[in-house]
Amino acid sequence: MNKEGNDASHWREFEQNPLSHSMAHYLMAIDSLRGDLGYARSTDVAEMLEVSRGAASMALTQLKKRGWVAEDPNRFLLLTEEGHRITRLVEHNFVILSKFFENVLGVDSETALGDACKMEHLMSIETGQRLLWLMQCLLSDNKLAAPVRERMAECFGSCSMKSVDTCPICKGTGECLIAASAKK
Amino acid sequence: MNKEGNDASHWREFEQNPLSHSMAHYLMAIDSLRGDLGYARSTDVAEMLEVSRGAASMALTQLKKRGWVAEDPNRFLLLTEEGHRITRLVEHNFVILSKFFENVLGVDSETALGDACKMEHLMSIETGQRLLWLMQCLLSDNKLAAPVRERMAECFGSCSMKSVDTCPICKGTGECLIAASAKK
DNA sequence: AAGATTTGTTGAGGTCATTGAACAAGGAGA
DNA sequence: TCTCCTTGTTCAATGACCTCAACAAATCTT
Repeated sequence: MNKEGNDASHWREFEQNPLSHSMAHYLMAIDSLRGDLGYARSTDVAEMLEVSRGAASMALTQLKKRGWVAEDPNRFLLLTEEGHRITRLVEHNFVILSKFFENVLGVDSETALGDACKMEHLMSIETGQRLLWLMQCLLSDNKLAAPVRERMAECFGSCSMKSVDTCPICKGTGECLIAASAKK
Repeated sequence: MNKEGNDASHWREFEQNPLSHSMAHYLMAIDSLRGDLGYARSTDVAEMLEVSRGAASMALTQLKKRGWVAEDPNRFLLLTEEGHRITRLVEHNFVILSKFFENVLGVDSETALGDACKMEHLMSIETGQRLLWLMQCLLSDNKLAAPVRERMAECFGSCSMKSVDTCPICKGTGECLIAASAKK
Protein backbone atom coordinates (compact mmCIF):
# COMPACT_ATOMS: atom_id res chain seq x y z
CA MET A 1 0.00 0.00 0.00
CA ASN A 2 1.02 3.60 0.59
CA LYS A 3 4.43 4.16 -0.92
CA GLU A 4 4.95 7.53 0.71
CA GLY A 5 5.48 6.09 4.15
CA ASN A 6 7.58 3.16 3.07
CA ASP A 7 10.34 4.12 0.72
CA ALA A 8 13.48 5.60 2.10
CA SER A 9 12.65 9.18 1.28
CA HIS A 10 11.77 10.60 4.64
CA TRP A 11 11.53 8.05 7.39
CA ARG A 12 14.88 8.98 8.95
CA GLU A 13 13.66 12.51 9.68
CA PHE A 14 12.21 11.07 12.86
CA GLU A 15 15.70 10.62 14.39
CA GLN A 16 16.74 14.04 13.15
CA ASN A 17 13.82 15.79 14.77
CA PRO A 18 15.30 18.97 16.29
CA LEU A 19 14.03 17.92 19.70
CA SER A 20 13.86 14.45 21.20
CA HIS A 21 10.97 13.40 23.38
CA SER A 22 13.16 13.33 26.45
CA MET A 23 14.77 16.72 25.81
CA ALA A 24 11.31 18.23 25.39
CA HIS A 25 10.38 16.97 28.82
CA TYR A 26 13.55 18.32 30.44
CA LEU A 27 12.69 21.73 29.03
CA MET A 28 9.08 21.54 30.16
CA ALA A 29 10.15 20.41 33.62
CA ILE A 30 12.29 23.53 34.03
CA ASP A 31 9.41 25.68 32.84
CA SER A 32 6.97 23.98 35.16
CA LEU A 33 9.29 24.10 38.20
CA ARG A 34 10.04 27.78 37.73
CA GLY A 35 6.29 28.35 37.60
CA ASP A 36 5.55 26.26 40.69
CA LEU A 37 8.57 26.85 42.95
CA GLY A 38 10.04 29.99 41.40
CA TYR A 39 13.31 28.18 40.69
CA ALA A 40 14.60 24.94 39.16
CA ARG A 41 17.70 23.00 40.07
CA SER A 42 19.12 19.92 38.41
CA THR A 43 17.94 17.74 41.28
CA ASP A 44 14.41 19.11 41.09
CA VAL A 45 14.25 18.29 37.41
CA ALA A 46 15.54 14.76 38.06
CA GLU A 47 12.96 14.26 40.76
CA MET A 48 10.09 15.59 38.67
CA LEU A 49 10.95 13.38 35.72
CA GLU A 50 11.90 10.43 37.90
CA VAL A 51 15.34 9.99 36.38
CA SER A 52 18.70 9.75 38.15
CA ARG A 53 20.57 12.94 39.01
CA GLY A 54 23.27 11.77 36.64
CA ALA A 55 20.89 11.56 33.72
CA ALA A 56 19.48 15.00 34.45
CA SER A 57 22.95 16.46 34.79
CA MET A 58 24.04 15.13 31.40
CA ALA A 59 20.82 16.08 29.65
CA LEU A 60 21.00 19.61 31.02
CA THR A 61 24.63 19.91 29.91
CA GLN A 62 23.43 19.07 26.40
CA LEU A 63 20.62 21.61 26.56
CA LYS A 64 23.05 24.29 27.75
CA LYS A 65 25.40 23.46 24.87
CA ARG A 66 22.50 23.90 22.44
CA GLY A 67 21.73 27.26 23.98
CA TRP A 68 18.28 26.40 25.26
CA VAL A 69 19.08 26.35 28.98
CA ALA A 70 21.23 28.70 31.03
CA GLU A 71 21.81 29.54 34.70
CA ASP A 72 20.67 32.63 36.52
CA PRO A 73 23.01 34.53 38.89
CA ASN A 74 22.08 32.12 41.70
CA ARG A 75 23.01 29.13 39.53
CA PHE A 76 19.36 28.14 39.13
CA LEU A 77 18.26 26.75 35.79
CA LEU A 78 16.76 29.13 33.28
CA LEU A 79 15.27 28.74 29.81
CA THR A 80 16.91 31.00 27.26
CA GLU A 81 14.71 32.95 24.89
CA GLU A 82 15.02 30.24 22.26
CA GLY A 83 14.60 27.52 24.87
CA HIS A 84 11.43 29.15 26.02
CA ARG A 85 10.11 29.49 22.48
CA ILE A 86 10.66 25.79 21.85
CA THR A 87 9.17 24.78 25.17
CA ARG A 88 6.04 26.84 24.57
CA LEU A 89 5.67 25.25 21.17
CA VAL A 90 5.69 21.74 22.60
CA GLU A 91 3.42 22.72 25.47
CA HIS A 92 0.95 24.25 23.05
CA ASN A 93 1.09 21.18 20.84
CA PHE A 94 0.26 19.08 23.87
CA VAL A 95 -2.80 21.19 24.70
CA ILE A 96 -3.95 21.26 21.09
CA LEU A 97 -3.58 17.53 20.57
CA SER A 98 -5.02 16.41 23.90
CA LYS A 99 -8.05 18.71 23.64
CA PHE A 100 -8.61 17.70 20.05
CA PHE A 101 -8.52 14.02 20.93
CA GLU A 102 -10.64 14.37 24.02
CA ASN A 103 -13.11 17.11 23.17
CA VAL A 104 -13.47 16.82 19.42
CA LEU A 105 -12.90 13.13 18.82
CA GLY A 106 -14.25 12.00 22.19
CA VAL A 107 -11.29 9.78 22.95
CA ASP A 108 -10.96 8.42 26.48
CA SER A 109 -9.06 10.93 28.61
CA GLU A 110 -6.15 8.63 29.57
CA THR A 111 -5.59 7.62 25.96
CA ALA A 112 -5.92 11.20 24.71
CA LEU A 113 -3.27 12.44 27.15
CA GLY A 114 -0.97 9.53 26.36
CA ASP A 115 -1.21 9.99 22.60
CA ALA A 116 -0.76 13.75 22.89
CA CYS A 117 2.31 13.34 25.09
CA LYS A 118 3.95 11.03 22.57
CA MET A 119 3.24 13.25 19.59
CA GLU A 120 3.57 16.76 21.05
CA HIS A 121 7.20 17.26 20.01
CA LEU A 122 6.67 15.82 16.51
CA MET A 123 3.85 17.97 15.16
CA SER A 124 4.97 20.83 12.92
CA ILE A 125 3.97 24.42 13.57
CA GLU A 126 1.81 24.48 10.45
CA THR A 127 -0.17 21.40 11.41
CA GLY A 128 -0.61 22.61 14.99
CA GLN A 129 -1.86 25.95 13.80
CA ARG A 130 -4.43 24.50 11.46
CA LEU A 131 -5.59 21.95 13.97
CA LEU A 132 -6.20 24.83 16.32
CA TRP A 133 -8.31 26.60 13.72
CA LEU A 134 -10.38 23.49 13.16
CA MET A 135 -10.90 23.11 16.88
CA GLN A 136 -11.93 26.69 17.20
CA CYS A 137 -14.70 26.22 14.64
CA LEU A 138 -15.89 22.98 16.14
CA LEU A 139 -15.72 23.95 19.79
CA SER A 140 -16.85 27.55 19.71
CA ASP A 141 -19.74 27.34 17.27
CA ASN A 142 -22.29 24.77 18.25
CA LYS A 143 -24.33 25.29 15.08
CA LEU A 144 -21.36 23.84 13.26
CA ALA A 145 -20.18 21.34 15.81
CA ALA A 146 -23.46 19.67 16.70
CA PRO A 147 -24.20 18.21 13.24
CA VAL A 148 -20.60 17.05 12.98
CA ARG A 149 -20.85 15.28 16.31
CA GLU A 150 -24.16 13.69 15.34
CA ARG A 151 -22.89 12.63 11.99
CA MET A 152 -19.74 11.20 13.57
CA ALA A 153 -21.86 8.99 15.76
CA GLU A 154 -23.52 7.56 12.66
CA CYS A 155 -20.18 6.70 11.11
CA PHE A 156 -19.22 4.30 13.90
CA GLY A 157 -18.15 1.22 12.05
CA SER A 158 -20.07 1.82 8.85
CA CYS A 159 -19.05 3.41 5.59
CA SER A 160 -21.52 4.81 3.09
CA MET A 161 -19.16 4.68 0.14
CA LYS A 162 -20.07 2.50 -2.80
CA SER A 163 -16.50 1.65 -3.70
CA VAL A 164 -13.10 1.90 -2.07
CA ASP A 165 -11.73 3.55 -5.20
CA THR A 166 -14.05 6.54 -5.02
CA CYS A 167 -13.60 7.15 -1.28
CA PRO A 168 -11.41 10.19 -0.64
CA ILE A 169 -9.91 8.47 2.38
CA CYS A 170 -9.37 4.89 1.30
CA LYS A 171 -8.56 5.41 -2.36
CA GLY A 172 -5.19 3.85 -3.08
CA THR A 173 -5.10 1.63 -0.03
CA GLY A 174 -7.14 -1.16 -1.59
CA GLU A 175 -9.34 -1.58 1.45
CA CYS A 176 -11.96 0.29 3.42
CA LEU A 177 -10.26 1.72 6.48
CA ILE A 178 -13.55 2.15 8.29
CA ALA A 179 -14.32 -1.53 7.88
CA ALA A 180 -10.77 -2.46 8.87
CA SER A 181 -10.92 -0.25 11.93
CA ALA A 182 -14.16 -1.84 13.06
CA LYS A 183 -12.31 -5.16 13.46
CA LYS A 184 -9.52 -3.84 15.66
CA MET B 1 1.11 25.53 32.45
CA ASN B 2 -0.29 22.10 31.74
CA LYS B 3 0.74 19.74 34.51
CA GLU B 4 -0.42 16.61 32.71
CA GLY B 5 2.41 16.65 30.24
CA ASN B 6 5.08 17.59 32.69
CA ASP B 7 5.03 15.54 35.80
CA ALA B 8 6.62 12.16 35.80
CA SER B 9 3.40 10.23 35.47
CA HIS B 10 3.44 9.17 31.87
CA TRP B 11 6.20 10.72 29.82
CA ARG B 12 8.35 7.57 29.82
CA GLU B 13 5.66 5.61 27.98
CA PHE B 14 7.15 7.03 24.81
CA GLU B 15 10.24 4.83 25.14
CA GLN B 16 8.12 1.85 26.07
CA ASN B 17 5.94 2.14 23.00
CA PRO B 18 5.46 -1.44 21.78
CA LEU B 19 6.92 -0.47 18.43
CA SER B 20 9.78 1.91 17.71
CA HIS B 21 9.73 4.16 14.69
CA SER B 22 12.53 2.24 13.02
CA MET B 23 11.01 -1.21 13.68
CA ALA B 24 7.72 0.00 12.20
CA HIS B 25 9.55 0.91 9.00
CA TYR B 26 11.33 -2.44 8.79
CA LEU B 27 7.94 -4.15 9.00
CA MET B 28 6.39 -1.86 6.39
CA ALA B 29 9.34 -2.36 4.07
CA ILE B 30 8.79 -6.13 4.11
CA ASP B 31 5.09 -5.64 3.44
CA SER B 32 5.77 -3.22 0.63
CA LEU B 33 8.48 -5.36 -1.00
CA ARG B 34 6.33 -8.47 -0.93
CA GLY B 35 3.62 -6.43 -2.61
CA ASP B 36 5.92 -4.98 -5.25
CA LEU B 37 8.41 -7.79 -5.95
CA GLY B 38 6.58 -10.75 -4.53
CA TYR B 39 9.39 -11.41 -2.07
CA ALA B 40 11.59 -9.61 0.43
CA ARG B 41 15.18 -10.33 1.40
CA SER B 42 17.28 -8.68 4.06
CA THR B 43 19.26 -6.80 1.41
CA ASP B 44 16.12 -5.49 -0.28
CA VAL B 45 14.92 -4.14 3.02
CA ALA B 46 18.29 -2.50 3.67
CA GLU B 47 18.25 -0.92 0.25
CA MET B 48 14.69 0.34 0.53
CA LEU B 49 15.32 1.93 3.91
CA GLU B 50 18.81 3.12 2.98
CA VAL B 51 20.51 1.49 5.93
CA SER B 52 23.51 -0.86 5.91
CA ARG B 53 22.97 -4.58 5.42
CA GLY B 54 24.34 -5.04 8.91
CA ALA B 55 21.71 -2.78 10.45
CA ALA B 56 18.92 -4.54 8.57
CA SER B 57 20.24 -7.95 9.57
CA MET B 58 20.26 -7.03 13.25
CA ALA B 59 16.86 -5.33 13.17
CA LEU B 60 15.30 -8.32 11.42
CA THR B 61 16.82 -10.69 13.97
CA GLN B 62 15.05 -8.66 16.63
CA LEU B 63 11.76 -8.74 14.77
CA LYS B 64 12.03 -12.52 14.34
CA LYS B 65 12.69 -12.90 18.07
CA ARG B 66 9.55 -10.88 18.79
CA GLY B 67 7.58 -13.16 16.48
CA TRP B 68 6.61 -10.51 13.94
CA VAL B 69 8.81 -11.69 11.09
CA ALA B 70 9.52 -15.20 9.83
CA GLU B 71 11.00 -16.84 6.75
CA ASP B 72 9.11 -18.74 4.09
CA PRO B 73 10.37 -22.09 2.73
CA ASN B 74 12.64 -20.21 0.30
CA ARG B 75 14.15 -18.20 3.18
CA PHE B 76 12.42 -15.04 2.03
CA LEU B 77 11.14 -12.69 4.70
CA LEU B 78 7.52 -13.00 5.76
CA LEU B 79 5.31 -11.12 8.19
CA THR B 80 3.67 -13.38 10.74
CA GLU B 81 -0.01 -12.94 11.44
CA GLU B 82 0.73 -10.67 14.37
CA GLY B 83 3.42 -8.86 12.42
CA HIS B 84 0.97 -8.22 9.65
CA ARG B 85 -1.68 -6.97 12.06
CA ILE B 86 0.77 -4.49 13.56
CA THR B 87 2.05 -3.39 10.17
CA ARG B 88 -1.45 -2.75 8.87
CA LEU B 89 -2.22 -0.72 11.95
CA VAL B 90 0.75 1.58 11.36
CA GLU B 91 0.05 1.83 7.63
CA HIS B 92 -3.56 2.75 8.32
CA ASN B 93 -2.49 5.32 10.87
CA PHE B 94 -0.22 6.86 8.24
CA VAL B 95 -3.05 7.14 5.72
CA ILE B 96 -5.46 8.51 8.29
CA LEU B 97 -3.03 11.11 9.61
CA SER B 98 -1.65 12.25 6.28
CA LYS B 99 -5.09 12.59 4.66
CA PHE B 100 -6.41 14.36 7.70
CA PHE B 101 -3.55 16.85 7.68
CA GLU B 102 -3.64 17.39 3.96
CA ASN B 103 -7.30 17.14 3.02
CA VAL B 104 -9.06 18.30 6.15
CA LEU B 105 -6.59 20.75 7.65
CA GLY B 106 -5.12 21.84 4.31
CA VAL B 107 -1.53 21.39 5.46
CA ASP B 108 1.16 21.52 2.80
CA SER B 109 1.68 18.03 1.36
CA GLU B 110 5.37 17.66 2.31
CA THR B 111 4.68 18.70 5.89
CA ALA B 112 1.59 16.53 6.15
CA LEU B 113 3.49 13.43 5.02
CA GLY B 114 6.41 14.23 7.31
CA ASP B 115 4.24 14.74 10.37
CA ALA B 116 2.19 11.62 9.63
CA CYS B 117 5.33 9.52 9.21
CA LYS B 118 6.65 10.63 12.58
CA MET B 119 3.39 10.02 14.42
CA GLU B 120 1.98 6.94 12.66
CA HIS B 121 3.38 4.41 15.14
CA LEU B 122 2.38 6.45 18.19
CA MET B 123 -1.35 6.96 17.66
CA SER B 124 -3.57 4.56 19.58
CA ILE B 125 -6.21 2.45 17.89
CA GLU B 126 -8.99 4.39 19.57
CA THR B 127 -7.73 7.76 18.41
CA GLY B 128 -7.15 6.50 14.87
CA GLN B 129 -10.62 5.08 14.71
CA ARG B 130 -12.30 8.26 15.82
CA LEU B 131 -10.18 10.41 13.58
CA LEU B 132 -11.33 8.25 10.72
CA TRP B 133 -14.96 8.83 11.68
CA LEU B 134 -14.43 12.55 11.78
CA MET B 135 -12.78 12.49 8.37
CA GLN B 136 -15.60 10.46 6.95
CA CYS B 137 -18.15 13.10 7.97
CA LEU B 138 -16.05 15.95 6.74
CA LEU B 139 -14.88 14.45 3.47
CA SER B 140 -17.94 12.56 2.33
CA ASP B 141 -20.66 15.08 3.14
CA ASN B 142 -20.05 18.43 1.60
CA LYS B 143 -23.09 19.99 3.30
CA LEU B 144 -21.20 19.44 6.54
CA ALA B 145 -17.68 20.03 5.33
CA ALA B 146 -18.16 23.24 3.37
CA PRO B 147 -19.23 25.44 6.29
CA VAL B 148 -16.44 24.00 8.41
CA ARG B 149 -13.90 24.85 5.74
CA GLU B 150 -15.30 28.34 5.33
CA ARG B 151 -15.41 28.92 9.02
CA MET B 152 -11.85 27.62 9.42
CA ALA B 153 -10.66 30.22 6.93
CA GLU B 154 -12.16 32.93 9.12
CA CYS B 155 -10.30 31.69 12.18
CA PHE B 156 -6.89 32.28 10.64
CA GLY B 157 -5.10 34.18 13.34
CA SER B 158 -8.11 35.58 15.12
CA CYS B 159 -10.03 34.36 18.11
CA SER B 160 -13.58 35.40 18.87
CA MET B 161 -13.43 34.50 22.55
CA LYS B 162 -13.95 37.26 25.11
CA SER B 163 -11.66 35.72 27.69
CA VAL B 164 -9.03 33.02 27.80
CA ASP B 165 -10.73 31.51 30.84
CA THR B 166 -13.99 30.77 29.04
CA CYS B 167 -12.38 29.35 25.90
CA PRO B 168 -12.74 25.58 25.77
CA ILE B 169 -9.32 25.31 24.16
CA CYS B 170 -7.17 27.80 26.03
CA LYS B 171 -8.72 27.54 29.48
CA GLY B 172 -5.98 26.62 31.95
CA THR B 173 -3.09 27.64 29.78
CA GLY B 174 -3.23 31.33 30.71
CA GLU B 175 -2.87 32.48 27.14
CA CYS B 176 -4.76 32.47 23.87
CA LEU B 177 -3.26 29.72 21.72
CA ILE B 178 -4.69 31.22 18.55
CA ALA B 179 -2.96 34.51 19.24
CA ALA B 180 0.26 32.70 20.21
CA SER B 181 0.14 30.58 17.07
CA ALA B 182 -0.24 33.66 14.88
CA LYS B 183 3.21 34.81 16.04
CA LYS B 184 5.05 31.60 15.18
C1' DA C 1 35.38 -26.16 -12.17
C1' DA C 2 37.19 -21.65 -11.07
C1' DG C 3 36.63 -17.08 -10.24
C1' DA C 4 33.63 -13.25 -9.25
C1' DT C 5 29.66 -11.28 -7.29
C1' DT C 6 25.80 -11.19 -4.10
C1' DT C 7 23.98 -12.07 0.30
C1' DG C 8 23.77 -12.36 5.16
C1' DT C 9 26.19 -12.30 9.62
C1' DT C 10 29.28 -10.64 12.93
C1' DG C 11 32.51 -7.52 15.33
C1' DA C 12 34.42 -3.02 16.53
C1' DG C 13 33.11 1.48 17.24
C1' DG C 14 29.95 5.80 17.62
C1' DT C 15 25.69 8.21 19.44
C1' DC C 16 22.02 8.95 22.60
C1' DA C 17 19.83 8.22 26.88
C1' DT C 18 19.52 5.72 30.78
C1' DT C 19 21.29 3.57 35.67
C1' DG C 20 24.13 3.13 39.74
C1' DA C 21 28.14 4.22 42.21
C1' DA C 22 31.83 7.10 43.47
C1' DC C 23 33.27 11.50 44.58
C1' DA C 24 33.90 16.69 45.32
C1' DA C 25 31.83 20.84 47.26
C1' DG C 26 28.90 23.30 49.97
C1' DG C 27 25.58 24.13 53.82
C1' DA C 28 23.40 23.12 58.54
C1' DG C 29 23.55 21.78 63.04
C1' DA C 30 25.83 19.92 67.45
C1' DT D 1 35.24 22.62 63.97
C1' DC D 2 33.46 18.31 62.67
C1' DT D 3 30.18 15.60 61.07
C1' DC D 4 26.08 14.78 58.04
C1' DC D 5 23.14 15.70 54.22
C1' DT D 6 22.34 17.72 49.79
C1' DT D 7 23.84 18.84 45.35
C1' DG D 8 26.00 18.21 41.14
C1' DT D 9 29.40 15.80 38.25
C1' DT D 10 31.76 11.95 36.34
C1' DC D 11 32.63 7.07 35.24
C1' DA D 12 31.57 2.28 33.76
C1' DA D 13 27.65 -0.36 31.94
C1' DT D 14 23.51 -1.22 29.41
C1' DG D 15 20.45 -1.03 25.40
C1' DA D 16 18.75 0.56 21.08
C1' DC D 17 20.18 2.31 17.02
C1' DC D 18 23.56 3.20 13.40
C1' DT D 19 28.24 2.61 10.29
C1' DC D 20 31.98 0.27 8.16
C1' DA D 21 34.75 -3.65 7.41
C1' DA D 22 35.68 -8.50 7.50
C1' DC D 23 34.11 -12.81 6.43
C1' DA D 24 31.45 -17.20 5.09
C1' DA D 25 28.23 -19.09 2.18
C1' DA D 26 25.50 -19.16 -1.76
C1' DT D 27 24.88 -18.07 -6.47
C1' DC D 28 26.06 -16.47 -10.82
C1' DT D 29 29.51 -16.45 -15.13
C1' DT D 30 32.60 -17.99 -18.10
